[in-house]
Amino acid sequence: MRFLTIGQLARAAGVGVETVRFYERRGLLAPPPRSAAGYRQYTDDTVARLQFIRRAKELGFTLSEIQELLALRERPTARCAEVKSRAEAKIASIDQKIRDLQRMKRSLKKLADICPGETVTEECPILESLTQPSGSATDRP
Amino acid sequence: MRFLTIGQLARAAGVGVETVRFYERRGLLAPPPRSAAGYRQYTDDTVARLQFIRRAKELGFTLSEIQELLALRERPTARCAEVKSRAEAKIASIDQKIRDLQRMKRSLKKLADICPGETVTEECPILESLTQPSGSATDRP
DNA sequence: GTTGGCACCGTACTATGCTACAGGGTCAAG
DNA sequence: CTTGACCCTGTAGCATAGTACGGTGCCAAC
Repeated sequence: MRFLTIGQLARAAGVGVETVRFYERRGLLAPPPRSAAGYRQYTDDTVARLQFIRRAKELGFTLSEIQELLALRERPTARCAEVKSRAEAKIASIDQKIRDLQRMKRSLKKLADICPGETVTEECPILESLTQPSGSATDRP
Repeated sequence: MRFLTIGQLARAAGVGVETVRFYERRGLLAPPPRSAAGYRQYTDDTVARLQFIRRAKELGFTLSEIQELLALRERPTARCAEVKSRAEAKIASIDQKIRDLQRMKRSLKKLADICPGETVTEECPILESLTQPSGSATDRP
């Protein structure tokens, strides 16, 4: 079994060296064995683990959540339903974020649509709406 | 003209005292005049300004962007089109965020749908997909 | 005249996920 | 045997938007 240095590991996984050390501090990666000189010695397992982290991050999981997923993966008796329910919780929280953003977008769009963009800021309907108590074009349907 | 203390201002605007001082440090609020004892003396203008900030935040503007909007509001000769284009840029960036979240959601949903939730984590399709090189159920349509 | 509630300042801390040093040691090539 | 690329540690900084704290001063009411 050949070992990888931290730099080789990082390149293989497509992350930065500092990121690897950061993940170790955060507990996402176990402290690897060290060479006589104190160099970290990684195996290919860690490349896979880093890729797992990268992909889970792309799906919107936070590092803490990924840590939980990794822990579940390491307990082979853990129920898959646990993983599924985490995925579903994440879907729900993504849905909530989407709804929040859509609400913001609708409000902003209303403001942008009523603004002719041709006057000075003193009469700009967008600024007026932000200035007035509880936005005429924003909150009320 | 009666003055408001920082606490009265904060209550009137629905924010915390520390937030008001933070906004002053950040440059969103001008340093107000002080009493003999060094107490900040605010007027109702600042209540309105804080409410402007609050509403703009609800629309998704960052404090830096709000600072720019406030500056535009204070230059009465500034073109309203400036404000409108900032609103439209914000709409575009919200749209981008929504698209990113929808992509995440689709990928997650695919994984959750193929996972029966009845096996142990060793065979969990979600974990497998995160483990495998470039997710079978995630990236490819 | 003392007590409670505010106000002041500066700094540090929260969470998130890195990124960037400084000041060393190690290793392989030339 | 020196050069350069890499590795080590620990600490500090980025951006965002606050929140908390410690120590002190002010003011109004009782």
